[in-house]
Amino acid sequence: MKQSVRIAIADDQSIIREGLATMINLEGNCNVVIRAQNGVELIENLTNNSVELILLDIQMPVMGGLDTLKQLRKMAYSVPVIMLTTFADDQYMIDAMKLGAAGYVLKDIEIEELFMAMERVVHGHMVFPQIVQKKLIEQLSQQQKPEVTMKEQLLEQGISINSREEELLKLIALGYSNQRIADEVYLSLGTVKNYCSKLYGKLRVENRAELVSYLHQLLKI
Amino acid sequence: MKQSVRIAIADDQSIIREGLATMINLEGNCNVVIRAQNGVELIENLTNNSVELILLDIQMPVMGGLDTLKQLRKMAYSVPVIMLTTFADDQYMIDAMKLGAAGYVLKDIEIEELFMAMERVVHGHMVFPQIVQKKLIEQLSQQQKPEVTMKEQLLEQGISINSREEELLKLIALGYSNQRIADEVYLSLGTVKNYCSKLYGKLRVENRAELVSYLHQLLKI
DNA sequence: GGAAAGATGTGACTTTAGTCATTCCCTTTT
DNA sequence: AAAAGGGAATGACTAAAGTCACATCTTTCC
Repeated sequence: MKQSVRIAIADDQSIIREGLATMINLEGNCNVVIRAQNGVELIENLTNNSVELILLDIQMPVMGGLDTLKQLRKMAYSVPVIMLTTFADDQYMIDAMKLGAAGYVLKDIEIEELFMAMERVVHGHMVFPQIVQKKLIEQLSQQQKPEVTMKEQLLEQGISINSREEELLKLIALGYSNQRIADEVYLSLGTVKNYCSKLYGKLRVENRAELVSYLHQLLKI
Repeated sequence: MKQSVRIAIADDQSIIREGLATMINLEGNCNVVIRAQNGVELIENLTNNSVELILLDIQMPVMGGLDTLKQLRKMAYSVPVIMLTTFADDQYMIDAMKLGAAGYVLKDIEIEELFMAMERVVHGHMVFPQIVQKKLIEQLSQQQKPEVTMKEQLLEQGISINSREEELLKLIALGYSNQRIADEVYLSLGTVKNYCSKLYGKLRVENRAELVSYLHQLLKI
């Protein structure tokens, strides 16, 4: 690295934290100015010391790396962050990337590799394991949805419905008329009406339109 | 590059397309096997030829680079793609990244830089201009929403409504009854009914519930 | 076996939604 | 000033939604 870079390290394992700090300081053009045991400590210290790079352990008590990162983003703190971890967990990496981490480095790499990653990140690049790119594409192309059933969603609201009611709710949410629903599920018109009445009570709405609106809001469909 | 890499180039400017192809082929361990003038041509050729890397111009007629990229993702085509463009447009870069592009390279760079980017991308890395990281963080932290009015959304569907109709639509979408709407906007019950009828015709729905469903789907509210 | 609970159906009824032709009023246009 | 047009209202009507009490049948449970 060309210039002296002020660095913050947050890791609960003192061997790693102090070992890293020592090596980084010895490297000559770097300077570890903050050593924190967790995210809270890191953020407290950041208010008094400016740094150009943060090394952030993911597994920490009190406030983990991802939560810390999220907090930093909320504070509109734009210093690049390299996540440090023992585990090459895909989802961690992707979450870190989505939270705007600049890099993701495994703890078992050679110190020279870490220095290279740090140098690249300080210069504005991103350094992620190759696997992340592939996983990210998968996630983006799948546009994965949580896939929660209407029944489960309503249960979260303290409303329990049986499968027949769920079936009818789906059709009501589509804007179907009672007659059309009756034809669709082979029930009599009267029965469909009865179910509607019961559902209005359960879901605490006054009429069909309100129910449709409520369902769409709840289910984001 | 260590091994021979099969490459596809899509660019409507023949000077760039053929020039790049020639230089890449001369480089020794690369082989341009597809040369396309646009996205459609590229995708057609990909079905017959497998490649390990795609160079994709953003500005192309018939099917632009981003649309092509989107299409490739839909086809679950996972070959890394480097976007080529004359312009360092932030939004283009971010869109490209979100669509899973592996790299984004400006056309005015030195050929050696392109080769370096290609090598990194083939090995699974991402190569984006530094600015992207920052912009991406901004976008993720803002969670910016487009903020489009109902009127505009409907206009995109070829449906034009006046402000009174928009006002009523909003209330209908909330599940309000005609009487409640009438009270809310100081119109007579009959007038509200008349508006409803007119709107059902305009929005091509049969009844109130269907309208509510349609509006929620369209507006994602 | 018999009670209880749940699913479905019926009929009669009230309320709301939806349609349509027509009128009134106000503003803009010619 | 007359015509044209849009917004709002009215009344009369039909269709659909919604309520409710009650009946029927099956399954479940003690």
